[in-house]
Amino acid sequence: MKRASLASFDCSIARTLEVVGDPWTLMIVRDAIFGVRRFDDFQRSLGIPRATLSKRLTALVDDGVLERHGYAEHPPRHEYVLTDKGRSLGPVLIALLQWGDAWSGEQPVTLIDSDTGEPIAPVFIDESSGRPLGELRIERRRRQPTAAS
Amino acid sequence: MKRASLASFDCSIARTLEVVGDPWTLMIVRDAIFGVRRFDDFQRSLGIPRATLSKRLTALVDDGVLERHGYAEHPPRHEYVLTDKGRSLGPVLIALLQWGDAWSGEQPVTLIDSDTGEPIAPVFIDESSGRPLGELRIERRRRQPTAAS
DNA sequence: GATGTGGGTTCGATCATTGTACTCACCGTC
DNA sequence: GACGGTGAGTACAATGATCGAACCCACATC
Repeated sequence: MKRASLASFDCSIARTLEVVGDPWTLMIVRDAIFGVRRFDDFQRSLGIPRATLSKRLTALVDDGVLERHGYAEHPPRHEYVLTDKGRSLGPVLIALLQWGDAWSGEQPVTLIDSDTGEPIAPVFIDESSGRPLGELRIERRRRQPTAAS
Repeated sequence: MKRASLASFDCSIARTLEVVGDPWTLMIVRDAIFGVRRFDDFQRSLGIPRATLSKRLTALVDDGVLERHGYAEHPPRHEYVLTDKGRSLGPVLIALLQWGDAWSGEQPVTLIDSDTGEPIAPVFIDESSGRPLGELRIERRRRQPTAAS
């Protein structure tokens, strides 16, 4: 009983969830984006069991979200840094953060522009028309059934 | 060992993952956004075990993401429809979809504007400055430590 | 009266996660 | 040079969670 059989869906959402659908995985990526790199720092920050962390980190490395860099030879030490692929999960985290802010009843977390110090309010817009997605009715178009399968 | 103890984090991302961090949950929300409402339709669409689906649906109802509406009395039948809270998970799904499109190597799914038929390219921008988030360096500011803990 | 359908529940088997404890190699330090 | 600390894991048993398959019930239909 493998956990989720999402891999077989012809769906980008499913493919993404196959990688980051785990409860801990996005928390690890969150920490990585905020600068955490070392095993024990992840462990302390999240309170995740070490065995689970170990599994998740290797899975993330396998999936190309993190890269393992050695920074010491003889007691082999490494740190886990985000790849471009990993960094591009930023929008996912922002979307999650905004939903949590909107519905949790807790005080929202403010994102600020490091350069100006101004708060940031991220919105999804359609790049071509400039209109916020909330105003649009959206459908998805299956990819062209060009050929077999 | 309860699965994840994310609830204790003072973090909107963690709070959101507590609700939708499960591998199946976002797939159910995805289906719901695409119009699925009935138990068996979810089941067939996802291939999820019925017991798991049952648990997820009641959890989503408890969390206010779905509402259960009865549409027949005597054999009690209901359907699950998204609340506003549920519909506002749209950006999360779009972010996941875009990441999957960008990195899966598969043909991307095109989103189209139902009114114009034009493809949509969603981007996150900062609402006040209008600049795409990719151009900004972002920090989070903890909420004010106004009072105790 | 047999079969189908919608919306589940029950079952045993397997899998994953958890907490705790342990390893191994080094480093500082008394 | 023995003693403890740190970093990065493994090993372990116990406890959940998830799995596939089967079952249930009340109707509807053939």
